[in-house]
Amino acid sequence: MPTIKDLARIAGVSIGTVSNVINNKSSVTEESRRKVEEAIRLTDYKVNLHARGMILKKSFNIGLVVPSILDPFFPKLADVIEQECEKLDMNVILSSSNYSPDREIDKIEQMLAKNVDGIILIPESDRNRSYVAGLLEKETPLVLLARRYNDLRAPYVVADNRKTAEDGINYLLGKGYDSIGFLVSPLMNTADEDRLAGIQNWKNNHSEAAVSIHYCAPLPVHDRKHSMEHQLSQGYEKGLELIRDQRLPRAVFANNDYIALGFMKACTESSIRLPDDVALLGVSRQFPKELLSTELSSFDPHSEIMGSEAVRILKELMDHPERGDESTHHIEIGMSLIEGMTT
Amino acid sequence: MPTIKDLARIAGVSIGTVSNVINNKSSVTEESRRKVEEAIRLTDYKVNLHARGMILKKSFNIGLVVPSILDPFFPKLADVIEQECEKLDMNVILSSSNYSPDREIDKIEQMLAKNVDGIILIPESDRNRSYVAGLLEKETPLVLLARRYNDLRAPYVVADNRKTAEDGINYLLGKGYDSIGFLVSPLMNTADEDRLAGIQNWKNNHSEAAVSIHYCAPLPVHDRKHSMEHQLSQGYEKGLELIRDQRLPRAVFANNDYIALGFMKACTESSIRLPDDVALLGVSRQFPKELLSTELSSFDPHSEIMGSEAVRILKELMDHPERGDESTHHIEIGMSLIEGMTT
DNA sequence: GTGAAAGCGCTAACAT
DNA sequence: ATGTTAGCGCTTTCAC
Repeated sequence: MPTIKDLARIAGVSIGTVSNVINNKSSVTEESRRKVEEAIRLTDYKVNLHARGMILKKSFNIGLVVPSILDPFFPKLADVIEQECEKLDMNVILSSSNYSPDREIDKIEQMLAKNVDGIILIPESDRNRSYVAGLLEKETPLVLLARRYNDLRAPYVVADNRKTAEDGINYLLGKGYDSIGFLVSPLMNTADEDRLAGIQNWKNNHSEAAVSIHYCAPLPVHDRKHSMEHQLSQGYEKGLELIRDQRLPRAVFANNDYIALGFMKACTESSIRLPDDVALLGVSRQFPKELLSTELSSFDPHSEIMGSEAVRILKELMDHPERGDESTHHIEIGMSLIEGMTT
Repeated sequence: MPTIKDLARIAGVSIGTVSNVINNKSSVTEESRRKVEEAIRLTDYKVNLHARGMILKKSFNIGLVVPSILDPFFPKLADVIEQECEKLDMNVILSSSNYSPDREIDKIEQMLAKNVDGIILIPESDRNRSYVAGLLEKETPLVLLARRYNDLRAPYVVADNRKTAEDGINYLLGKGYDSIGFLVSPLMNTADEDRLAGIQNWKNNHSEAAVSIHYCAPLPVHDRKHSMEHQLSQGYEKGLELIRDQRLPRAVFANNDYIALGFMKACTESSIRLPDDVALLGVSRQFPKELLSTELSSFDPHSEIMGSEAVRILKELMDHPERGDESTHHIEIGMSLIEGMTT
């Protein structure tokens, strides 16, 4: 591998000049620049980022820790993050905590050991709250994505889950569905919690309305890896149960699309028609409509915006560490209802 | 950030000794080791990988370039690769070519500029054949995954697609389905090509058998990003067409699960029963059965094995670059049939 | 077994 | 505008 020393020799200039050319520094003769660039082409030179990083104390890498890479929601975010980072000449080191708090810590520690310039964390739950609190004291900037920690001064980008929950209820009522059942998954993270809180808040303000809450069986803590499958089957089971007991409300609002699709499967099998017999609304649109037999009405979380905002904030923190806990770094992004065939 | 110099001062030993402790080198007194380790704990020391990498000429990162991170097949591989790399104390820099050959080259060049220790590439097609040929001459080891290039001495790990195609036909015939239609997607990569070749080879050897081949409309080259959605809808369209024209064979063997699920949707809508009216078999099992109204029979590609083999080979090439083009680095992994409810 | 010192490739400060 | 040089934090000889 050629070095700037080689370039200097070939171009017949000093290494300082070469460095100036490479970094577009002021004051280099057109002549020198040309010669150096020629040498670069000739030797297929590439900067040694170790050497550069050692001086600049940067790796031009950021770490992304997600709970699972198999749940399609997370790759969507990862995809955007990667693209945004590319624009900033940074790369993404991806790793998955597999829904294990210990692994989550391990992964973050590995990233720190790698001298990443920043970390975007999608927490698998709030079990690592105190560890994350400690992280905030360190110099490597951290942005939480998709889930936040209550009462922790950490920058975050999340969906506006409370509002989405209320919007969903209002939408269904507005459509004329006069009784609504909210199907909620085991509460694993603040996204779920916030949606439930939104529903409960709504109920408190509208005590006359027929809104019921149905809890699915919780996911065993040791097997969150199959969280997606679990929620699909819980939505299914709960659906069968409501149908069997003839307790089906006029509309079902599912806490997320996995539960909704499980519920849909139960309906299909029981010859319950959507939306004629029961309307169905999901949250956090996941699967392409081409995949589903009936396109599900659901809220789109705007993954692209969430991902790019996370990168934007992280970049800002990297450039201005002192602004670490400004409240402008708490962002909630509204979801948009996409009407399918089930409402 | 503390350095080994700090550790040396605190522990009261020399820099060399500290280095020896950190790297578990021979010959360090129990006493010295203890003192250094104490200092490490005290200061929360972390090695500076830039400095280490500069000397060792390693980054302990590998690059993974995939065509898309939204198609669930690729995250599955990425997940395994990440886990395997962790065991080897390496991290994965992920990036997506978004099915663009130019982007694919850009991404690889970026990785090289990052001094990655090796690259795992899932080619988006074979359009970059000559570029990849050039890559093989360089010192950074490269392993192709899931798709190979014909007649290129590049290490690869792929599924045994030809055999899978033949197995599928034999399985369906063995089940008593006496006419088979093979639904093939636009040929975009060697995985698709190999499956088709397997079918054609089988036909050549069994000219009497009723095996027909049906081509779906090709995906526009400029929009491979939505390849998954496209194939779902092509399977659907082709299904509707066969049903309308009453040309439905007794069994349909789809080139992949996306086409198969599209076809399934067409059947459901047309009240065609699976497998009573038509049997359906896919390849490269993608979605959890909890998601599907009817569990699809399909071949499991063993992503875990493919991913871990790719890492194993890459590691071997990193340790023994001279073995670059041994034929042991051409691996084809058999798929396993998972019987669902559609055959 | 341990310490001293060279040097990896680069940037930045300084001298010219 | 260009050249010279110190030094980033580490590993690795090579004396001792």
